[in-house]
Amino acid sequence: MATTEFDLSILSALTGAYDASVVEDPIYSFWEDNGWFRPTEAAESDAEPFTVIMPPPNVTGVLHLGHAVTLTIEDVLIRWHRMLGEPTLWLPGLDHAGIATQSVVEQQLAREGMTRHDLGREAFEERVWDWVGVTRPRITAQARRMGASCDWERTAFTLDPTPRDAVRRTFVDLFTDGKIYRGARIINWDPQMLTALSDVEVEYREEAGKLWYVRYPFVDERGQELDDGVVIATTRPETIPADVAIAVHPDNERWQPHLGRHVRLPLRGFHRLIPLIADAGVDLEFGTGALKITPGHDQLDFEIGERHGLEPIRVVDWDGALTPEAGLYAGMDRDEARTLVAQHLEEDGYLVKTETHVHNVGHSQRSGVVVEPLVSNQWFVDTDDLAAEAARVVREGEVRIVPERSTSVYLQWMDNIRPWCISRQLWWGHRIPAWYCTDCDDEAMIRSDDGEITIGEDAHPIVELTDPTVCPACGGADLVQDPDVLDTWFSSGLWTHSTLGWPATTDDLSRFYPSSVMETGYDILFFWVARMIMLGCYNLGSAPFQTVYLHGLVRDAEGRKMSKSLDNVVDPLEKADQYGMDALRFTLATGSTPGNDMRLTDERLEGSRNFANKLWNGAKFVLGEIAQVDGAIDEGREAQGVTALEDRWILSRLQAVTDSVDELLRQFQLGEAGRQIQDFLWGEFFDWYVEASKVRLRAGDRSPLPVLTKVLDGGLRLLHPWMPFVTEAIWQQLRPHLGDQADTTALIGARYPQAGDAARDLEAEDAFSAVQAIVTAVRQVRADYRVQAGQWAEAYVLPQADVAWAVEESASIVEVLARVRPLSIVSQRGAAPAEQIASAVLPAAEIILPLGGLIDLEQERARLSKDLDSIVKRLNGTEAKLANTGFRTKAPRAVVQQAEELAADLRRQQADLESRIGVLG
RNA sequence: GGGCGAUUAGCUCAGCUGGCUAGAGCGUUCGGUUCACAUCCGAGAGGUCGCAGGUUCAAGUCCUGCAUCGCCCA
Repeated sequence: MATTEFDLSILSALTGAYDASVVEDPIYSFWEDNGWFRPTEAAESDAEPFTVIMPPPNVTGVLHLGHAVTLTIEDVLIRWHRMLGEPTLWLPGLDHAGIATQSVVEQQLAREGMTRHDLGREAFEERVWDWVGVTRPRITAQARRMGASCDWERTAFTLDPTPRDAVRRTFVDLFTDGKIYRGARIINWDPQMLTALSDVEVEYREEAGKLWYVRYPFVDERGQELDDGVVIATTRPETIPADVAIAVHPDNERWQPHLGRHVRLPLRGFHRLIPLIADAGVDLEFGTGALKITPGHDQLDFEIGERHGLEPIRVVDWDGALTPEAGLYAGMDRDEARTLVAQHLEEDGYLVKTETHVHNVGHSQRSGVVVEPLVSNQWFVDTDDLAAEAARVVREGEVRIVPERSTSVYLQWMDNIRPWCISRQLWWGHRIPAWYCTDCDDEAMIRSDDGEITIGEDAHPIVELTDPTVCPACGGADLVQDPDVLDTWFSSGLWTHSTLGWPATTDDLSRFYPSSVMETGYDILFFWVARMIMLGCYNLGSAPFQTVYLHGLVRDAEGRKMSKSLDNVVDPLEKADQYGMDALRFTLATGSTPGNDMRLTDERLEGSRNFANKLWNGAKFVLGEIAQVDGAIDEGREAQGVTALEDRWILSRLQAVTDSVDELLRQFQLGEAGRQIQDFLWGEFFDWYVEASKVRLRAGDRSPLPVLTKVLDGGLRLLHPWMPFVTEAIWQQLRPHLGDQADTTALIGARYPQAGDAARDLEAEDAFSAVQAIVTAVRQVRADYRVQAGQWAEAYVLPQADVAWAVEESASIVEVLARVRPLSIVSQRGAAPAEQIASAVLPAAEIILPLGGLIDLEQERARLSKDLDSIVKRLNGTEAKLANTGFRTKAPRAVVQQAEELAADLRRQQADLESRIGVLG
């Protein structure tokens, strides 16, 4: 597939620390130019494809850290599966984001002193398209910088022809099925954006408000006001002009005898009499137990009103001001009217009392203004059946949600779903594919001065797959299209298949639907994931993906949500400029566990950058060593039998990490997997193996080279999904030395190490860890006695019989790493000095350092006593455990045996330490 | 009101299906210009795993309750 070689001369500029800015762009172009982002053709591989459909960013936005997390996690998954040799498709795209985009462009217009109405609908849409032309390349360029290895050739946009067809087809099908309907219902209205919203676009915030207790007086037969009445509590006195009843709970004994009587609206200029009714929807506990019913401006009241045949009255207008129905309060805004109504009630003696009251106020997610519930003609999706199926596929495991706990959140929502309001009074988006006949529906249409049409409730929409030209009822040709557009999430909900060609039957659709993983933030579970499952099941008859992976939010260093108002928004690309993209990716990918939020701090970014630098420099050493050999390093040597202990050890450790990473990735534990790879490369490979290898290399022995090469190669492969740039840049330099092991021209396409690739060598792992413990113990003694860092010290090691061979074999490594020389390995204490020594007792060995004048008997006694204390403490614990018959009979044999061995070991160490201390006198 | 999450070292976080002495990074203390790396190397200090019960031979891990903080839904 790949044809071009990577130009290594680019990297020659890198002499000191790793500089991501030199590497990233050329590496990305190298991948893209060589076609690595395309899935293998079906003809080339019949393996099950791995598919991710990218959550489409808002076309006019900029990439924020949420996108950065999304792109990182998806890229890790994609690169891993690509390296596993599966046909891999990551399909990118952009969302037209109706309300967000429209408001951005409207703000631009406002700066020019215009509104969209000055331009008119068509010109406005053109204006948005122009803007999209500017922003679209910007956002894809940002995703490229992130290293996203998605198939740009398949990039989709929600307003492209195919997604448009998908929207049209879905709308028509649902309408024909009776699952989409139009009607006057109470909806959430945004008085600033002047559009309806769906329930999920309303954010409730607790606010301190007031509760006004208002008395509605009873009237006698002649309509005369009586002294008694019903007191209700309300948070919104300005809606009193829209009251149509007072309701109490049917079990409310106090008011039962009065049901059916009328009270008078206690407001100046009103003489309306409203009935006292009973409804089970009334909360017995709240306020006085009586509720004013305002069907025009409250969801619950609307439902009660419907049950009792009460007509809603609208007193709050589209712009938030009061309507003429509000009498003398008409024209005021909601807050103004509230204050004045309350004042009048008080002056007129109807206000019983006020209380402070904390309540939830709905705000528009987009504009932030207080949402007004009001009755309006809108389009709705009847979601009952769709949700039942969407719940079923999750409940029965056809779709798995990670983390699992989100499943209950999802089901809870699905099981309590309400009709979805899908029409928006916007100009940017998918226009509702419904037409009306101006002849038949003349009475239902209201034309405003500027030619805009409002369609009444009684109009008869014509909904067909192709634009209708004549009215099917009267044959008239004067049709007008519904002016509204669809909720953006309606088209987003089709994203899983509209991007693959649906409603056409395409090869991509049959090959890649359903996708493997839908990865996104938990904050859009309802907005998006839920709708994709509903609509995917409806359109295709099967769930749109196998797994939903939900990641958490990125917060600032103080744990606050990032927001423009707090001015704590972090630009991912700025951080990438500072620390390198690999560092940003690694930080984001390892910063949390699935579904949990994370804090992004410069300290953590710095740590990741340092890791990239460590890798670069460690690799530089390896590359420098193997460069001294012509041609490929014969990794095959390991097949002939690697004999050096440290070689066996590191190769086995590589396999151990590989096994673990394989398992973790399968469980979507991306963070833990990344951390383990880092620990291995830094803490084992560089800190121990590379240092150990220098012993032989400096003696002119090249035998570590195949192992250095092999482990570096394996480590780069493992790490590549998290840190693609630096690993590829190193691997390109390593490749010429790999010979047959270079299975591709680029690391992005190299085979990912897999569990069971090689057998573990537990003997070597155990033996070398004994060597490590000896080195560490010597270093510790040296530090305790302030032996100068560069100073060689004489040392004796008395190893346990079972690891004596390992210590013997690794003697020169112990010498160099612990800086001891001469090193004597002895088989009994008598062979080592007994005076002026520092010693340490380890599970694997005793070590003795004759430090001459540096030795202080008191200090030595204290050191050994401290060790003894902890040994005794552990021994007591272990022996207590072993003395427990329950433990012996019920714990697994291996666990018991382990405890027995530990106890024996501790007893030996105890004895050794006691005799050491005894000798000190 | 219902649901979910968090609570582990000074800070930020790991610790999967219960089983060696609970880990990492940062910070901190001490020591280091060892020819890959001071964006580094070596050594150390630092934790009654929020509290109280329970299950179990065994609990940071499972169950119940409580507390504090946060989120979602109503």
